[in-house]
Amino acid sequence: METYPTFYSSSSTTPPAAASSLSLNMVNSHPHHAYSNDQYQASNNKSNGFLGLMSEMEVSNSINSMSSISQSMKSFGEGESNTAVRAGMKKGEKKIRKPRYAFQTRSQVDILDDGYRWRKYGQKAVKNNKFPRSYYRCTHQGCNVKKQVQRLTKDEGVVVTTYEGMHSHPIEKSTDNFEHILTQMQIYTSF
DNA sequence: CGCCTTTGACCGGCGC
DNA sequence: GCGCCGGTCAAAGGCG
Repeated sequence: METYPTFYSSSSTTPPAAASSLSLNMVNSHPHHAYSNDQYQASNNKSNGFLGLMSEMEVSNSINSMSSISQSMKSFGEGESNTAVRAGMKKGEKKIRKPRYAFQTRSQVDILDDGYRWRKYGQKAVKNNKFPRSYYRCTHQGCNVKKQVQRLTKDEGVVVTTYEGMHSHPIEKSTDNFEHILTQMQIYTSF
């Protein structure tokens, strides 16, 4: 993979390297950074100055599932809601659309290492976008957290990462691959 | 050898 | 019902 030293965060409050490993906490403690349904239905169009994320989403109209996140944000902390979706649920039950949390990052690299181990399980072309979207799943056993990464055609320096679910386990790359992390952090901070 | 990508097929939901 | 679309599966191959 090409590793370029550029890594900016478009968000004002989340520093790059930290954002990765802190994404979980960030979601918890700073709901205004999270993409919740509340926000979605509250602000259809105008609003919250969400870093223009919303408008970007509208531009690439492809994340249509975003619009279907009109369920409860309560299932937020559960992360189990995933399993319900895929596992056999009774026919009476409605599908639970888990909340997703998207944030965009200005980066040359698609692979933003957030400390978890991800296995890619799909890649699809995105309409109105020349770049494909990649689907990843957390490889930790029993952890069904997913994320998808996509780049904007409009501004190919921007990478949108959408997380789905919550990790119910600690970050795997700790002491084991710590050198790896250090290497990457050096890359990210080498400016 | 184990873990990961790649890639086309497949599936379920939705609009027509 | 049909076709499109977003999302997922799984076989095959790559790589350290």
